[in-house]
Amino acid sequence: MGRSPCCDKLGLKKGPWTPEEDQKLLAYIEEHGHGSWRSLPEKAGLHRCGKSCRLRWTNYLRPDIKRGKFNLQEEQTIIQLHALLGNRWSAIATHLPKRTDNEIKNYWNTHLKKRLVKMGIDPVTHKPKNETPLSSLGLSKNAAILSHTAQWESARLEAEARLARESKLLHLQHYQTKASSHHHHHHHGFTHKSLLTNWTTKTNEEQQQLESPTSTVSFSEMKEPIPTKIEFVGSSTGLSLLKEPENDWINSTIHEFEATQMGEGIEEGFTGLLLGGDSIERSFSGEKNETAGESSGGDCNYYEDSKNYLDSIFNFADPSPSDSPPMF
DNA sequence: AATACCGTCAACCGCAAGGAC
DNA sequence: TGTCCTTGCGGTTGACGGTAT
Repeated sequence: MGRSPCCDKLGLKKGPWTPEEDQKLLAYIEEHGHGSWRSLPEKAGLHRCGKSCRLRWTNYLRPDIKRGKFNLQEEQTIIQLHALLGNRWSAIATHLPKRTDNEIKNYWNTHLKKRLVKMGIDPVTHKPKNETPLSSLGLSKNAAILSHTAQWESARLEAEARLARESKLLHLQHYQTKASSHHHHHHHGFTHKSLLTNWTTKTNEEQQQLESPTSTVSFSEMKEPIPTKIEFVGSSTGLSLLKEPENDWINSTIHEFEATQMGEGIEEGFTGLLLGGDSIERSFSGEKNETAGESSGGDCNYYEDSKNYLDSIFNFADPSPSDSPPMF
């Protein structure tokens, strides 16, 4: 496993990018695509290393990036995905397609983590630091449900991340072929979100054959692996990539999706649930007006906030009445 | 007004995965 | 099969601006 030679010795520039450098990089990529990042700087006339160029492009210059303040839905999505995935920012970023992993990571570290701590919630485990007051709410049962669901969600998110990467690849190919001067980042005709919806549907149908996956998912409270027919490749950091048969299945799902033309705009399923549920809208009720200050309600609201936060998580994990079909 | 402190975020660093040869 | 190279990822740093003292 070799490592790229450090660009230091070449006397390449480091630090903040100038508008001129941005312009050079943008112009080059618009014209040629990025190709090999290593060779790009020289071709583009930049005294930077390829790594720096790639970072500048992916985190700042890319045209499909939404910048600025995160809205409430985005915050909730990040928190809930973090509860499931931990610090796997790139996977989380696939659910916020216009946000970069770097931006999400920064926002978590500077805003959300602190907010959770303030509410008395451990930002690592996403559990109340003092379980006693909340245990009376019957959360232990829900926590088990959450753990169980987390395994499924993690598996699905893995695949979604893969699909998103494929989508990005298609996007890059678009640049490289430079078919036209205008583009749309969903030009390939479907979104990974809607694709995932299809998967969710499929998973419902097949759940009787496929038990919950065994994984070393990084969800912190996962203690007892559940026997399964689906195999995952283990990794030290948690759940890793699906083995090939599963990829085949995903690919067939893609084809099926294309064939049936389920169409864009279907935003139900997991993502829709994250963004749409009333229970989720209720969460963080103490922060409806964010500019009013994070602790405007004072300490007495912490408990209520914690409860709302947990409600949103658990409703997300198990939104259906007991006699309804399982979510996955 | 000066400066110490704090929060934010762009950018860097080092590691690991995976492909090419 | 082993090595090299490229890319992606997550953790960390440091510059900068705002606020408190």
